[in-house]
Amino acid sequence: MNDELGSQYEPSKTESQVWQRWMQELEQFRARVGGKPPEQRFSIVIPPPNVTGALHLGHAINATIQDILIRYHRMLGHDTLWMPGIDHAGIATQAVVEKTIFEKEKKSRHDLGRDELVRRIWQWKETFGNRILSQLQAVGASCDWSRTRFTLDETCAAAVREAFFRLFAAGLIFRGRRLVNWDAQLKTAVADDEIYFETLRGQMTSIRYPLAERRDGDPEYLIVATTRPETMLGDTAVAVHPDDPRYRSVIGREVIVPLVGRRVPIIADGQLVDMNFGTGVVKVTPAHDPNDYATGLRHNLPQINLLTPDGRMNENGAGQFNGAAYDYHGKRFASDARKAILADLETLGLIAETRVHEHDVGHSDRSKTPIEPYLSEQWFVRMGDVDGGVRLGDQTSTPGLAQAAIDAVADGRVNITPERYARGYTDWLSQKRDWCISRQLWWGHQIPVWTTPASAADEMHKVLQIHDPEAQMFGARRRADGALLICSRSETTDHTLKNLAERQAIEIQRDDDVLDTWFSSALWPLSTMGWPQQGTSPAPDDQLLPYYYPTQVLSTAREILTLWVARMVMFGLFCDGHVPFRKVYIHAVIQDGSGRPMKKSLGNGVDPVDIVESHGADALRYTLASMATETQDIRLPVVKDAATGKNTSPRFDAGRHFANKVWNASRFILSHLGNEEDYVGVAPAELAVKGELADRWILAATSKAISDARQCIDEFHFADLVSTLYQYFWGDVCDWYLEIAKARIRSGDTQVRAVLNYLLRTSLALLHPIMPFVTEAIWERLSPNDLLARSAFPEPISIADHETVKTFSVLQQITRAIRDIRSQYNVDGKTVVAVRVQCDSAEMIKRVALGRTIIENLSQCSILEVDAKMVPPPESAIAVVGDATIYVAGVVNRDIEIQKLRQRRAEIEKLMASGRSKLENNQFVSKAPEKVVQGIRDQLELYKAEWQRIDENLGRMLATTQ
RNA sequence: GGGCGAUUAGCUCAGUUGGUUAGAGCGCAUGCAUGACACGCAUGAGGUCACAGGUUCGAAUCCUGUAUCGCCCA
Repeated sequence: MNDELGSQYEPSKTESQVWQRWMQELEQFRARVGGKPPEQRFSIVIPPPNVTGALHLGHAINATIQDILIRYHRMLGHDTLWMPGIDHAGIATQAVVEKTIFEKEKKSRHDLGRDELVRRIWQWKETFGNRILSQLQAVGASCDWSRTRFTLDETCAAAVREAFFRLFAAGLIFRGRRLVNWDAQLKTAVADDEIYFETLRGQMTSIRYPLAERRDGDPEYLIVATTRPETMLGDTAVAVHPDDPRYRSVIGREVIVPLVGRRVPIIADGQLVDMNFGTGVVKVTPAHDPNDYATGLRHNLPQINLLTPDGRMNENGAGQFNGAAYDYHGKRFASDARKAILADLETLGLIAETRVHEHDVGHSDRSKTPIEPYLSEQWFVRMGDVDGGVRLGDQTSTPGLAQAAIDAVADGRVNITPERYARGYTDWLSQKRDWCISRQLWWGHQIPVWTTPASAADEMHKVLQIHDPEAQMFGARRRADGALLICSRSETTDHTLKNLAERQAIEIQRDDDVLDTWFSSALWPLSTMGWPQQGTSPAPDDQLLPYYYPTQVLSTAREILTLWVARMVMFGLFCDGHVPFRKVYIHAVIQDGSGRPMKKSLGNGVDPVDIVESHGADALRYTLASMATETQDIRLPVVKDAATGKNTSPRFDAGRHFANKVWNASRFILSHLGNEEDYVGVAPAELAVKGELADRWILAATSKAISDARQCIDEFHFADLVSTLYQYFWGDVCDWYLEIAKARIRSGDTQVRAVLNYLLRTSLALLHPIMPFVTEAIWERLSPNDLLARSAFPEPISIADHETVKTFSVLQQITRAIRDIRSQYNVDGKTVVAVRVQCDSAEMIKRVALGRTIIENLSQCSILEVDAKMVPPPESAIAVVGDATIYVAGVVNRDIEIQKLRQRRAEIEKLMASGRSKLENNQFVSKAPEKVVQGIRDQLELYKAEWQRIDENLGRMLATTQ
């Protein structure tokens, strides 16, 4: 059977076969809706990756973490659901497809039209959009692949419609004129997180604004400085600091904005103005700057918009000044208009100063063009507190949506790990800033609101009241201009609405905008499980929502804690009344070796798919899990592989080596298991008590590894999990137990085979959540008709037996001491050295006698004598372990031995001095806990014993030297 | 500007509520073709815990400040 196992593990040969077995025999990891109590159900939703994206290390580490959790719980016998899927990623996807179409066909989206563009994006999605899912599968992600969802599919769309309807009906969705980040290239509002900042060399221009009426002592001008002179045409005030003595007299009076000739007030504002910066006078342009916008609200200033959606100066960019007319209408805003304005100001002699100024300019992530703050009509979700409160899905009441989400974390319904991230979550929500949910795009969930013109609003309103008196299908609200806004609940009611309007010959028009992608993402835990229905179909097997919602854990990156996690909590509470997950685990961000984030532009990223190909999925997972500590960043040194030219990291070698170790140790055990009948009745739990010393020891170590591993997973300590299992398997099992077992196997011992069988099965099961492929492949040799993926996770079988553990530890020390001497004297590996052990205590004599064969086999020695009284053998190298002196005969260099003993004696003396000074310190003895003081005393006794051994031997050697 | 984090061996990181000689992997050095594994085995060297103060019988750990780097928010 084992002939087929090569001496090297080759993941590429194994992984696809193992994957096939899982997909077939576990029915694509299909989640069961069974009859388990809630504590035996475990569900996770995957953070849906961007449909345009490819797998990167962030996805890979997160997939590894989630897979460890889900596989562990599956092995605990829990019913598990790991819901996979992808996000339609509105602007990112539309930008990619538009770009491709333009490059190939030189057509814009307007050339194609809305329906055609959307059709093309769907086509693109079907062709390329599932790449990332197969990449996740290559990593071994055991999601329920039979239920893969997409944020734009029918099930998710139904949830979006229902949520929008309920929010609209509750008055939590409204339309408003606000300053948004405008991408003039893509002609849409973009979210804060879709902006990156670039430091540009710009020009700071100081401009003279003449006072409208001069009095005695007045300056002729107030001088304001700006990097965006074109916005001056929209100025509706200039501001000074209220405490600034230079300008106290002009507060409340007026200046004339050059070129447009507008008279605007001089206001005092301590928040906007820093009196130590520049001239201490600031222009205020509420429609074109966020700070000015806020200032405008404080002082009730008019908002004058200058911008057209495609980034040009609108009709407001014109005026009369000093008897001349100026007109910039139609010029490109931050370029042509700016140049013309500066030229005109120059001619008028109104430029006081220009100087080079470096500043950060926001750019759209998608079009790479500068963002303009733009005043426009958008849809918002109200985050703040509302009069009368907000009713949540469980009929309880909360002051507002943001508050509900804050409370959920504050009272522990949602627990965030690492804890420190809870603060960022709460701080962000506490601002309660309304959420702009409309995007001027075509790819996404179109806003389900229709407008009826004011002229027909009354009539339409009546019609709705007749057909839908309980407001179950439609929500209706008047706009300020008298028009009627109608929110329709579903696609079915959309048809009803159209029919009603047609029958009355009323023209209604659907809003063009689509929803922010985060709106559908915020519903992900609910929508994927079929909300507002019980599941994604009426089949009993599909009633996911009552069985698997709320989920247990959400594992994600910190950058979307606010944008995504907070919004899921809000929507979960609003729609359903329950939080969407109990625990949030924030994993670290992987950077390159010098601490820079991995970026395409830097060329420093490692492609996980390359690592799967070169090292295997298990190696990738092992290494990523070993880096999953609670720090916020982890560095992964990146090197270029000379052969392939691809980026990789030496850190993945550790994973490959470990997989290979597991493979070979398993190969060894498999080849010696022999007849199972010989030991099938021998229970490991019994051997843990009655077995040989080494059996008792390894079974105790195994039990400890099992309980440690369980605790590590429960507490999200993935790096600890890896090092615990590494140390256990490579150290305890391979380096010690297998080496001890070899001699016993040769002698035909059946008990050792029973232990080996247990160790192999247990180790494979323990390692399976981290390294599913190699462990499953070996398991197949043990149990061809079974899958490790659905076998039980090990349970501890014994409690630590201190005497066994202590004895074994002494034997290890003696073995190492003899090996050390062999190494120092370059003893050939085959030479058996003669050893004598002099022990003071009966306890030590007993221990050495117990472990005699172990020491002999593992250090190639023959123990001739173990006794309290012994004439120290001449010509021997010496080592001291506790109160035992070990003499290794035949290999000795007196000078080396003397030097070694002296060095060690000096070391011990230092330690003894430190211990003594502590014990002589009354403060220490009286204040330190008794346990600590006693510990020092015991330690000191041990030092004394060792010192004495060394001193005696040293004295003797010095005596014989002469 | 506000908040958070990091600084421990050449590199990447652990280090539980302060307590016996600060650990691991990689790398390095030396030896080894040992019937599972050279992706291996054995042994070893390597640290003023960023710096300066303080609290304490006792500090990598707690407090204050400084420096450097990074992240988030404005």
